[in-house]
Amino acid sequence: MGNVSTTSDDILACARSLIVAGGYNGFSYADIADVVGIRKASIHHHFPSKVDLVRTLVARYREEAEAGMANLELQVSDPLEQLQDYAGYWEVCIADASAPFCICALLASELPVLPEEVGLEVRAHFRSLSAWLTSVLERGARLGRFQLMGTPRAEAEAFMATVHGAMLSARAYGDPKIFAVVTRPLLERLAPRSLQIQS
Amino acid sequence: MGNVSTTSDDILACARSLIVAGGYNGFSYADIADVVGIRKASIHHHFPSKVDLVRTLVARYREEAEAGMANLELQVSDPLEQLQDYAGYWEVCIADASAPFCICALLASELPVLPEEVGLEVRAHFRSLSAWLTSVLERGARLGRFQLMGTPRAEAEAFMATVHGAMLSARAYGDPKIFAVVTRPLLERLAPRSLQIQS
DNA sequence: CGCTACCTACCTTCTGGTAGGATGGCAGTC
DNA sequence: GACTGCCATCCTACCAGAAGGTAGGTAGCG
Repeated sequence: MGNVSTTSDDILACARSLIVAGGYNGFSYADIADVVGIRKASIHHHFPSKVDLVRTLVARYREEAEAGMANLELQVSDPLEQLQDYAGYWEVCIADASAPFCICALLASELPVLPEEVGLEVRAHFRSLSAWLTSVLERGARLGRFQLMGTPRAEAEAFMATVHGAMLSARAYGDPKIFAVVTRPLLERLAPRSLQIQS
Repeated sequence: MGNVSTTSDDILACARSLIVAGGYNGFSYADIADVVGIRKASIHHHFPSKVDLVRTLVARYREEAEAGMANLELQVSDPLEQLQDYAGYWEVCIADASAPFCICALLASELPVLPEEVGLEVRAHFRSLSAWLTSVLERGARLGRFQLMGTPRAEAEAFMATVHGAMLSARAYGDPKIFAVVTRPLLERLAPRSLQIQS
């Protein structure tokens, strides 16, 4: 299982953290070269253009997200717990500053100036995340686990929007705790109190 | 009252729409020069540096926002209506694509790479908006107009985050309607149904 | 006269990207 | 095992254009 971190992986990881910090136009090949300890031109060997790099990066991010959702479907049966785990994942990422922002959420804010190929990947993530949340909420409602005020789809969009907004607020305030302040009540509201299980 | 649009105002207006589209690093003096019909160097006469330009821009934006909140305090007595008007303002901006994003929300996403002076203005907007929303929710709760599940502060943060996230989703889906889909139920949930007034 | 607004011309640094060469490992084959 | 060709990786050196910004000048106006 030796995953010995290839250069190309290093480049992707570095680019990811740079994008999390400042978006598509917030970093350059020179920045990556400095961090990875390689020459600028060598990056072009792995990723001919910046668009190639970022498209690959977002595609991989999407795969990971997709895998994460699939994993929650397999490992966790309770819909409320699935949402708690999803929110909890980000809570940790933000708290330890390891990846304090969803790169697709960040890139979406720059969508109008994004290369089209990158934009397509970003939009696809929104659709896929929304679809999963919708299915979780729909199942939770069917099981009587959730008390929805609108359609599962509408609640899913609201949930996603609130999580993204909470990331933004945590960044604006420079305070990771604000993420939980916003998302915790979101989960509490979905499930009737009598059915709550503290994890 | 003849506000005959000075060049400096044109520059600010142009920069604003460029920032709305792509953030701080998403535009250049050359872009502004093209649109305003002026030479690059002439922009430096009005705003010596890019930081000056954007700081001024955000400061003015904050003044407008502050004025908008003050106006809602004067013109609208009902707390629910105040929030409806606030959300409705953005609903229109997004629908007609005149300014489909709050520049402070957008800039906040790039905070780590923003010049410090700009970052300070952006953070200040978050604090001021949050404070106003808190006061509205607090008053609404006192008047029995709102049924809050958490503290006014926590509900205010959740409200703000959801509005920001809804802007992001509207952009990601390329569909203005999603903003209302997310924010309308947000308002409906705050006020007990018996007290709702359809505007 | 002095000031504002704008200009042309220029500078430096950074940008993404290219050309072409050195190194080194790995297959094939004699 | 030695020789050979090939390919992946990384390099130096370079490029054109865009970035933000400066120097210095001109036109108009109170």
